[in-house]
Amino acid sequence: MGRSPIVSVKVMLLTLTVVVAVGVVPLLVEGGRILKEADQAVHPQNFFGGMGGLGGVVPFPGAGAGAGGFGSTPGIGSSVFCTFPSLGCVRVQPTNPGAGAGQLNSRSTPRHQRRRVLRRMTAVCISNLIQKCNSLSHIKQIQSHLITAGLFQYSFSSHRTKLLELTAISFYGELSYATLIFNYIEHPLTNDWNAIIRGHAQSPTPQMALTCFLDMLRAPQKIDALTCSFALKACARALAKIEADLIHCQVIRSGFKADVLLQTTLLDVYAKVGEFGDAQKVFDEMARRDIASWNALICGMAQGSFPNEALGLFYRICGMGLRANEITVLGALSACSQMGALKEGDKVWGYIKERGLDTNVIVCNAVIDMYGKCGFVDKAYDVFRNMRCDKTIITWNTMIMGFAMHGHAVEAIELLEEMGRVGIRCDQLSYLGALCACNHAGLVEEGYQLFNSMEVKGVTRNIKHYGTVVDLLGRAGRLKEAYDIINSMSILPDTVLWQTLLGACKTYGNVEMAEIASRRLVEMGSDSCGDFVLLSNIYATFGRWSDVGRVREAMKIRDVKKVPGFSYTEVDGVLHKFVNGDQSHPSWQEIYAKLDEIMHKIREHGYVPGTRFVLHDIGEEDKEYALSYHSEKLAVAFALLNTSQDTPIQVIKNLRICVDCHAVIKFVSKVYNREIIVRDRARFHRFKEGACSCRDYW
DNA sequence: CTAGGGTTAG
Repeated sequence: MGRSPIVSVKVMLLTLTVVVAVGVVPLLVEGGRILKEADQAVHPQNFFGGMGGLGGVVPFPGAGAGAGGFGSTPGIGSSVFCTFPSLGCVRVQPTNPGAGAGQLNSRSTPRHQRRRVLRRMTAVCISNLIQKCNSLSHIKQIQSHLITAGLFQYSFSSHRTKLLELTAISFYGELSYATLIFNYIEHPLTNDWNAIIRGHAQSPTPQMALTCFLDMLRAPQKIDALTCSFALKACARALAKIEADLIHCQVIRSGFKADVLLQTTLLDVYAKVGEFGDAQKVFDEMARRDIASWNALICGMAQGSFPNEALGLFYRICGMGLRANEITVLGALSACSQMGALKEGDKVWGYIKERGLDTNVIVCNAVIDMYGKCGFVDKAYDVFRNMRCDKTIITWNTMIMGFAMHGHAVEAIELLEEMGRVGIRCDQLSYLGALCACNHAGLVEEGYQLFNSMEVKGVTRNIKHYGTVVDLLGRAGRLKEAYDIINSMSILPDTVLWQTLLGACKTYGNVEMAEIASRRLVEMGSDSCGDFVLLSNIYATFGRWSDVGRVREAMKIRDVKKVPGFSYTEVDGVLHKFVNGDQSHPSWQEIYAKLDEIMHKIREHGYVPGTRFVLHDIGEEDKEYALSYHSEKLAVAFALLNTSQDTPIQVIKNLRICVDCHAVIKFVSKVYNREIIVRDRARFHRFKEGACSCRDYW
């Protein structure tokens, strides 16, 4: 650097005085109090603007006051020193207290050595100060000190970086301020870049991290493994596939391929952006894998709707003798919940207890959720009551939600009340759970009251609360009230809300309101098949065929999307998946024959096909399979063929169960004397002796 | 001296 000798000397002198000040001040400031919490910091512009980039020929902030305020230091004379107004309470301890002052005063010590000692002491003191920072004001004060003392640009760059990091990522920091500071650094080091990229990566705008990453590639400073790691995190959050590939290339080019941690991040990112093939490939090519790498793959698969793969990996780990940890079992549990695989879930729970992982709340929460989603609230409740660790709000909410899914409204409300009694503040989700419970149990008045009491209890209602209460009132036929609620909302209604109302309109044959709801949906650009189907169904019920045709035409023009329905059932640990009218199963002919037999048999017991529900609700090509070959019916037929009389049949469906299937399965439970448990998108249906636990209200 | 994997939702 081309610094003139004069400036260097000045800088050195200043450095020295600061060293003296900060190095010896501990004795002075110990036991002091915070004098000022105000923003004492000086805006960087004020320094850099007037300094011509030379750094630090400006007096310290508070230098004069400091000298007077704390007095001079014995043995050092009347040196100027910096006081850090709001850090006055901080205990600053040099690594070797006592020795410092002695060494400084010793005339026998050569000057250069004295300087080194002083510098080290300053560094240690500033490090200590940085560790004690707990507000932006603190950061700003130390930063401005470094700036005014000329230590910012070059000498104390590691401290500068640390401060930048705090500004960019700590909870009290401020990313915009960090960026401002960063822009004043003449030659940012890799770690400065990393701090900024990391800050952006965890901010609400992760794309910015990628912009920074690209800037950095063009800058002289080289990227390191951490840079890639933070940038990859940003990709995961921004769902940026192409950028992830780009960074992957950089990882290879820069020779970081052997870095296990980085490879794990990479694999995690691929899984999170939905590139499971790439995730698997990264995993396969890893030279070394530890438990975290396995976890990333397992959790990625579980969350990316490959639950059976995830569970398979879990068993592979166990077989290999690798020690699964909390996170591994969380992935496995999530897979079990998705598939409703109770037996597997039981095994995982056994494993958890065996390994003592049940002292982790998050694991316990996941177990409660798993038992709930596998159809066994009682077991969930058992786990809930006998936990070996403290419950969190999520534990309570998960349990309430579990009760809700099974239509156990009384239990859910009791739990909500118990929360209040034991001093846990119910949040939005607690109320949502209880509301859902009322909705599923048909407790209209209770649910409505709960909804109305929320404001009083200081819990803000969100779109999902509105959704639930509109559903609740709509199902009860109180369409006008539901409609009024939508209109009086302080937040903007979304498509789901109008869809809910539309569904209720269909149930109660209210054409006028259905048209209002449909119009809103079209305005909002809905292209979901269900909306059109519902309206078309309502017209059909009233025989308004020309309107039906109009809606169908609109569907064609808009190319509406249809979510394919599918159902799972498990036989001997193997999962069998069926879609509507499925003929891909190896024994499909046998299954269809069984289904025909079923339909024939239940007809003798009084079943009447619910033709009015199919009317026109699907496209022409599906018509022949319309009702009889819905995926849940196929799954039930298959299970009847392949399971023994005494085991309950379990079916999991991704959509809501249709009216006809519901009726059919009720008959099957009676005629074949089997218990059948169906989990649909929203809740559980437990069919037994011709009745369903939802009491036909869903 | 700072890196990777994680629980509830109409």
